[in-house]
Amino acid sequence: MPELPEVESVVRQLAPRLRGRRLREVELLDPRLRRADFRPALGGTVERVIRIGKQVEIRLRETRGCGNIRLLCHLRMTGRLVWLARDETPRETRHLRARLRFDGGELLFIDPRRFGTLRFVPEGCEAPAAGLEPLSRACTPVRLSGLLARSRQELKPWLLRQDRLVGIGNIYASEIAFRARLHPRRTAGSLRPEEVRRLHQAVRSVLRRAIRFGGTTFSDFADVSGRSGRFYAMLAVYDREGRLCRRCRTPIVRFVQQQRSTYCCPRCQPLRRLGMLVASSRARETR
DNA sequence: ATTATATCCTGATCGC
DNA sequence: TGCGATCAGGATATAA
Repeated sequence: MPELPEVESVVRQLAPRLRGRRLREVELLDPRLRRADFRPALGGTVERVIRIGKQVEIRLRETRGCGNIRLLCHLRMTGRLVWLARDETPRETRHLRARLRFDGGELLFIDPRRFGTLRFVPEGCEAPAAGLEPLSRACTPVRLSGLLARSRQELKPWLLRQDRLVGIGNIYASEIAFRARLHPRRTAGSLRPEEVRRLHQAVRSVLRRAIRFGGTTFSDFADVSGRSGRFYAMLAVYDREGRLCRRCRTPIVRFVQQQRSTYCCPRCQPLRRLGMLVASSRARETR
């Protein structure tokens, strides 16, 4: 479910509700989460809530001299963070995996499939290097070109790699390839400068637009207050197999790459350059 | 070194 | 209606 735009939407809603609140109690209900050592975080005050790749980071300022603590939550496939103000009752407590009680309310971590993670990381214990933030200033066409260089991976699987660009998942990978008018099976390292520019533009515009619409609800994404994202209706190719391309009316096709669905418009996203198609059909005619 | 596959889970949906 | 098979938006460890 949650890719960069969905996590960004969650973070934007969570930040004003959490900022300045003090963490009072943590209850881990899923044994898979029990390894998280939250004790140093207790009593800490929320300084800021930001997104890092697909993760939510809640930074707590520590009061007992233990240093600041970063609470990192990865929602994976089905995780949700739900803010519950004091006196509000949760509408859905099934699959509740953790509750974090703050002054004035609590944060519920709900995750049916239990792939999600919660970690309490002392500031300074930095994670290993991750990929580039696609919406940051550092993400330029030149930088993207460098990341793509020499990769023999197919473009769409390449877009899913979190060690290159962070935040792109299966839905937006297809959407981005369509927007860039690049076939998902193109070899990532084979893009010409003009195509890299289109990809760069597509990555940023698709993600920004999805954020504007509050993310995509596929089956079970919901934001902090339980509302669903409005980007689903805007999808150009994802989950639209057999429906007509919004741009050229050709039926959208679905195929599988690395065991995951890929959607594209075979006409807007030709695998070979148009000139080559013309050339090969001419060759056929002359034969 | 890169890239592909199996795996962690549960719930929803599909075909019989 | 019931039942098993299949699929789902992520990421990592292991294999090729």
